[in-house]
Amino acid sequence: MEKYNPHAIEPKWQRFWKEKGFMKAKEVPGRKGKQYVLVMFPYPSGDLHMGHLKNYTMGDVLARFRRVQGYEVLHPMGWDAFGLPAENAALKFGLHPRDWTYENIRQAKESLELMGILYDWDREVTTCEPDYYRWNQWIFLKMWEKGLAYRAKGLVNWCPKCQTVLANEQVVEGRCWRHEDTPVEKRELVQWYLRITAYAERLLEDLEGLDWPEKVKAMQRAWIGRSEGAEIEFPVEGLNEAITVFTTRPDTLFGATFMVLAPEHPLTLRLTSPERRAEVEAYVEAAKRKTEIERQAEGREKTGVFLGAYAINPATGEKIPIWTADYVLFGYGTGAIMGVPGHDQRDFEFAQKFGLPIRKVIERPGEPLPEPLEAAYEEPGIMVNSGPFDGTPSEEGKRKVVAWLEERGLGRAKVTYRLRDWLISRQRYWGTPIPMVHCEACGVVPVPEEELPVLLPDLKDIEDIRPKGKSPLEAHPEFYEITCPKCGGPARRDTDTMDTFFDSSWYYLRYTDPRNETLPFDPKKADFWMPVDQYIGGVEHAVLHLLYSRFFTKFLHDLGMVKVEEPFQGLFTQGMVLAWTDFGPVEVEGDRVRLPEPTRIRLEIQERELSLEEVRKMGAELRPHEDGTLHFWKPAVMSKSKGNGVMVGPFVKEEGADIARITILFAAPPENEMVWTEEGVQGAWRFLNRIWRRVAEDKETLLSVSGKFQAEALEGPDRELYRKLHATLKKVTEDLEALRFNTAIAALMELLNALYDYRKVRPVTPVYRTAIRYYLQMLFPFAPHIAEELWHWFWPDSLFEAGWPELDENALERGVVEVAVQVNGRVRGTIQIPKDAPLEVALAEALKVKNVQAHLEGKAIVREIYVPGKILNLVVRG
RNA sequence: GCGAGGAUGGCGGAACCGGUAGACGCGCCGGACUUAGGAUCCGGUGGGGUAACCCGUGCGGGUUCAAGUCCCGCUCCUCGCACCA
Repeated sequence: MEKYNPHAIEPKWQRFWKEKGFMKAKEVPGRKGKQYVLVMFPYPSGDLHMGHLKNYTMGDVLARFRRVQGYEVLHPMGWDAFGLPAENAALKFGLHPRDWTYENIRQAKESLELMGILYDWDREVTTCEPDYYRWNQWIFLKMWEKGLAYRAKGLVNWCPKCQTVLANEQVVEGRCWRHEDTPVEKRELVQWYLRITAYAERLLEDLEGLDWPEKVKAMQRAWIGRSEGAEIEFPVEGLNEAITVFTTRPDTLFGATFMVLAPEHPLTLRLTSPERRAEVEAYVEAAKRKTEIERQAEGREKTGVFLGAYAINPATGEKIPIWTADYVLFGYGTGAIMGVPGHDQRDFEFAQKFGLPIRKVIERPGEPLPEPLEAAYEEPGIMVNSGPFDGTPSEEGKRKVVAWLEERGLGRAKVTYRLRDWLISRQRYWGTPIPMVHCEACGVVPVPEEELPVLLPDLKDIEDIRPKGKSPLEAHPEFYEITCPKCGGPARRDTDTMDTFFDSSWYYLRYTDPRNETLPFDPKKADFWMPVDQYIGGVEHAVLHLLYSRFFTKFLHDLGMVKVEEPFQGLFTQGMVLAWTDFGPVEVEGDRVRLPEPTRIRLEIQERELSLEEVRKMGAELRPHEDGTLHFWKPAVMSKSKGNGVMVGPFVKEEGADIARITILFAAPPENEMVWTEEGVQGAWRFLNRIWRRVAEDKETLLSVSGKFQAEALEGPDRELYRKLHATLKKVTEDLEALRFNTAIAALMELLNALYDYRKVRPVTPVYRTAIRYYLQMLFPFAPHIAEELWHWFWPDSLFEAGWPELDENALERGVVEVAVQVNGRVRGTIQIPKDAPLEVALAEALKVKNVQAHLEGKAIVREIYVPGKILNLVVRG
């Protein structure tokens, strides 16, 4: 008997599939329509490990499944090739970013092919190619035309490590998303923005219809941060000027006893009285210098200074002091608030600290609030001390106060969003040049469409690429010195490049028509494929890439380029791949585990000492090292820096692609983390080897037996095998539709066990031959090489052409079923009865069971609950 | 603090609409066969008990003939957000 040898078969079938072009996508619907299966494209990094491959394996399984099911499938791949990784590598290795990028692409492609992952490579997209990025520039110009791209001066986030500005979405807890240890600085700069806020409402509303994880939708909702309230004008005393505030509680207007401006607010310094100037200026300066981190570190203790100016509460006519304080954020609402200490805890703390009056204007129903108030009362209630509104329920009061303000021209209903416009300028080399020209005479002028692309100059000297705090292109007059497209006078190109998230915001549309030279894509082709039916990727893009892409799709929809308004109908966020990792030596004394400094630092924990129990609870182990000491081992995310990645090339050469695929898919549900282990690999090997042996042992007889039989005529083990076969088919089909790969494989393992059991009692029969046939069809998406190999022993053509077996619902019916018999809700035995046997039959059978008899003895049955095919519960008394 | 999700054997994890908890795999225990292979095959494996039986899905209540599943109240864990007016 031939032995299972992955190396002997895998390259063969990989070549075969490639030659046949099974995954080439055409704009012609299949029998069941189309499916667009997409995995987030990677930035090109060199040698790939299994952590990188989980995504693509899942996508490949789904794409193959949809293909054999009868869909026309688009399963493309490309490279998010612009951006910092390439630049940083260039600076580190002295390579040109382009060379580094293309070498990595070559290596990554090789790894993907080794794993048997198939794409329509004719549609490969590489974002650093002019063919691609010229359409970035085209889209940018369209946005400019529509007023959605604009240049503005503002306080921006600057990463000193990246030497560039960042978008709000790229700042995590005040730090650069790429440099967790680097607080971002604030700088006042003129930059390019995209008006994503114009789409805030649609971005929020349309989340509703998406088949996305609730977690991701919640994150987007929170990021957009819709808030309903009112804008209210507070006239400044003695000046023809008003401060506009945003509030969600107009019902508390009568309780506004002071105002607070953000330190950055333009009115802050203007309103300051001469005698207060020094103090206020010092406060504003200090606030500007502080990073978000420093502000956080100082806790929530309120600080602020009085401007020496007053405003008029439009409701009460009272004179109220104006302060500045850094608890009011310039970036939200209007950057100014009315202080209502009675009903906002932050204002309460501020008022208490600075001795400002606290007034109750909402009364708690039922139990009146203590006076003076001990804390702000933020719940709804009844308006008091509010003139004409006294007695009004606060919710109703919100509307009434707004109406009252609107009549007098003092305010209006207003919806505010937390979402900010997207800052897309970057002061880096490796990106898309912004297609704009600055002319002394004409101002900002767009590059005419027909002159696109604005090519990124090929800087040969690595030193020219190095970030310098301004765009490297600013040192290259041959790039920026041009004539104005409008007046022909001397002008200067914009030297900034685009955020790489611009590139990835529409690449899925380019896949639908990747070689188009007149448009980013043909709307007809995009409409054929869009939306992406299943998008697979990491949750780290929940608000970055996924929000930007939704914005782009809506914009392109409005432009008439594509019918859909949402790009990704289904989203799946996969869990990471971990591996057992050596974190270094420890010293054990009794129950105490001491962590030497290097070990502690690698683990990123505070404690210098742990108990054995704590080590266990962390999911960690102490393992003997070769030098006789004990080392601290724990599963950790595979990464180059930890050196714990199982590399694709060596693994496939040693073990095989199908084994890798099964290991990844079976170890855990795909949304969970999985730990890659040697035992898991062993299990995958055993499973595939058992399949191989089952088929190989029967090879000769399978070749001589026909697969024809009458399903209705089957009996005994034949009938049972037939039932199990179709039950498995149903399960595997449903699980694949829902991306439950682990349970689908478990079902295939069960069926395999059933095939072994069957052959112990029966020869090779037509129903068995059919079971083998279906088995290989079902195995194909998961372990395609072994499936294709075994298939070809008996059938010509490819499993790609064999389709997906058809379910026989009748096969699922069991004639006789096992029913559990309970007495007072506890299982006391089981009976074998016809599926739809009446209660009398079930009861008669149940009474024959000894153990049931024992539990009925001396007692009276007061009730029988019978669910045919499931359970018989006898309720007894006595 | 707010939001989302979770807690089931030694481990990863199953369990449709409330109906035999622990599928499948790993690990472990015992055995067979040894053409020593990455072996393979057979049996066992939630806990306690000689057994009958009892207990068991984070904790405490409840609904129900019947609860991992539904309801109420907690604890803990993971993730996200967090002075957002």
